[in-house]
Amino acid sequence: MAPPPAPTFASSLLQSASHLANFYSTILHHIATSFPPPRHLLPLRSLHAHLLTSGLRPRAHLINHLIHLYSLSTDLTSSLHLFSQSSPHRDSIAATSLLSSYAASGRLDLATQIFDMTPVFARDTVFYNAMISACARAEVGEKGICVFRHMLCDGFQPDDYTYTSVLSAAHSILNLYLGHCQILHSSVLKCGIGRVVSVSNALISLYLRCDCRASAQHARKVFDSMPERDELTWITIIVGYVRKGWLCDARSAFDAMNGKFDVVWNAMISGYVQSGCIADALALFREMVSKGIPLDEFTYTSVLSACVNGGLFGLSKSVHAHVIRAGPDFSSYSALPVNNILITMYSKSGKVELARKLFDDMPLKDPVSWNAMLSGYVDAKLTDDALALFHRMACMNQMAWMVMTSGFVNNGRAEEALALFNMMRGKGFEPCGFTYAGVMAGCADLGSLTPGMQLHAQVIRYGYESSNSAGNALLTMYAKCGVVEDAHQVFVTMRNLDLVSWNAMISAFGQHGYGLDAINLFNEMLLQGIYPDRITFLTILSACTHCGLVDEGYHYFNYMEKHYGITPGEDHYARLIDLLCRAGRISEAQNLIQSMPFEPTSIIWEALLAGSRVNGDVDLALQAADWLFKAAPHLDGTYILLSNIYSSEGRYVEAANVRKLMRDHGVKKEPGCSWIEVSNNAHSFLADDMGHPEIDMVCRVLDLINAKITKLGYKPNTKLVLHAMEERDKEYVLSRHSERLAIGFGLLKLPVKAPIRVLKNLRICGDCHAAIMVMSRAFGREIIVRDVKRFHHFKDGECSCGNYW
DNA sequence: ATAGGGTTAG
Repeated sequence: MAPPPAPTFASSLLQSASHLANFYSTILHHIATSFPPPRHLLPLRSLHAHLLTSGLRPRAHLINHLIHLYSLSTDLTSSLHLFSQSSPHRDSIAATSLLSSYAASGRLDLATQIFDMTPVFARDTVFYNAMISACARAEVGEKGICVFRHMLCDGFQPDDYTYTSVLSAAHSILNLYLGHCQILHSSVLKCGIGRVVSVSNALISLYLRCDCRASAQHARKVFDSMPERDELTWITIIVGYVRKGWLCDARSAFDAMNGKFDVVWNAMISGYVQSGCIADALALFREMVSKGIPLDEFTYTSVLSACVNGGLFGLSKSVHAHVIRAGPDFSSYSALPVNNILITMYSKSGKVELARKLFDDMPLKDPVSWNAMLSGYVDAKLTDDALALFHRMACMNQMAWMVMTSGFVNNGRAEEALALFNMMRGKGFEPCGFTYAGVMAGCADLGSLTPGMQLHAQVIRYGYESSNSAGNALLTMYAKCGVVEDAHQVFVTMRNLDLVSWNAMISAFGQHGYGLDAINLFNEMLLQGIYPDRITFLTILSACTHCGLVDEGYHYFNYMEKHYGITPGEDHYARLIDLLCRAGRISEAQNLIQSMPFEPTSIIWEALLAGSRVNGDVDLALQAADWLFKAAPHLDGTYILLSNIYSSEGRYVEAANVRKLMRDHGVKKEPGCSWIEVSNNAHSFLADDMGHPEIDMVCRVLDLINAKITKLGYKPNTKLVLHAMEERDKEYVLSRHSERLAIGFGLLKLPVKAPIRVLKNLRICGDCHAAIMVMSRAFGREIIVRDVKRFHHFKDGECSCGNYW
């Protein structure tokens, strides 16, 4: 026998290369088995780096294994990089891993890329299943079903996983109807997998998502025909019933389950919470504890959510103690939702510092944690803290931007909110309907019509027209910017009017002095079968106040309780008192206060005070101020109102004493109060001492105010200033000094809302030229054709605007 | 390597 040939240099090299490759494979296998994800990432990276420097051309299966392991980690970039270089040796396992990792992180676009990059010969059933499930997760059912069809065309045999995913994808089919469900149901039966538990569960879930009542019977039929059920069957049926609002059916199902599966309790508790039945949720939780049923992070999250919704912070603290004692491991991902709701819980109970401590101590955070903390700060009026945290956020999402923009608006920082919104757009984040609603409210605050209209255009372009939150905010924005016609136009074109829309439109009419339109709209609302709420009656009473409709006001005040069982609250009383005082029926107002079923609070006294001042009844105003003082000694407005009455009466020493008292009591003025104070004093000074003041004097005083405000370094708080200015405008308009009024405004450089208010008054006055002048000053070059057209309307043909821009 | 369900931020 010939001896085996001596190894040549080349073959020994080949052999050692093969040894090396085997060596890498072994190490990789070792990493995969001894380091559970995500801890395997570091060793994986060092091995990969070593491999790259070794100069070895790794075999396909080694690359595929690397892709698979990277897919299980957070480093999907490396995985994709390897994957795109691995052609033509791709295997379906690596592709499936990467695809489903992208799906899990919400990137259907990248999952689709992987799908397209994988040739048909490298696919298998599992790969298609993963793609269908990715579509289901991203709620694009049509696409999922399309993939399913391709799978059949390409000759792959679907299995029970396939059908489960297809049924799940069908959830998000647009206008899902019974026919869709039945087609899928029959094809499932044809395949003979109708008895597989997961398929039946998915079918039940699908039927229960259908809008028609008959679909629930089909769901029930599937449920009854099941030879065996698992915990998901019960959860599916309970959740489905809760979603339909059939809480009793959900409970019956829960009782029928007979305590067989512990985790089903969680589904029932969360069903109660979602339906607002906090007491039932807590009762079930107590039963769970007393029966010794094991609690998990889902239980804790639901129960804490119940506590937060019900404002039961004492109880939630003891649940927190329970969590600490027996609860889940805080370093694990599963504990995240518990910690997140704890942040919300502590912020909502006024303990933001505690929430922050919890947040800082959390070893793992997700975007929800950050957003919960941001909302906590924003709700506590700590906008700057929120901003600081926001800038540190690496995982910003559109929710974070929404929290920040609407948070700034709610804290009176609308200009910054608009700036943030623009920044958000610049960074490529797509706003949702709620974000638009928030910034639109900011425009309403500022009275900024032009940005408001730009936002309107965006809302139309991105299809948020049908969003109620955006639509209602849009309506309110137009109303507050003084263009009630446009507000009405939005109202008329909105597809789904809700109670908020009706209330907003009624209020818009009322604010602009169209009391009768408000009342007519209210009647139309009743005719359409919409049930009014306490807000509706507040807006109606306001409308009556603005138009001096005293009898109507009385009527609606009595009507709300008699016909709708809505007991008037102190805010309703305050409106009626305001209405009576402004109509000069002060003794009636006083009697009303006497007859109230509760002790008068500060808003009642404020109403009486404002009403009696308008009527020139100084003694009553002082008396009301005194009562107000007793009711709300902690509010800065109380002191300022009182001192203003004194100064407008020329009783400066007493005014000064009130200020001193304010300082002694440690009450701080809100920045905006200085504005209203200065403005109010100027107003009183002009109106009371001079009767009809000379316009030069007016301008000088306005100048003074401007100088003073600038010196104080305050940004104009539009709402307060406008409130003070409104009365004054009227006076100018009535004294036909419209043109000079325009000049005065030019000097003041107020935010945009002020000129709009003036424009409205000039319109009443019919002075088109002055209006154009105010516009050109106020808007600069921003004047839009639509504005011009609007002002053409009130004096047709009399003005030509060509000279002004 | 893939499926059905319950939790958290507005």
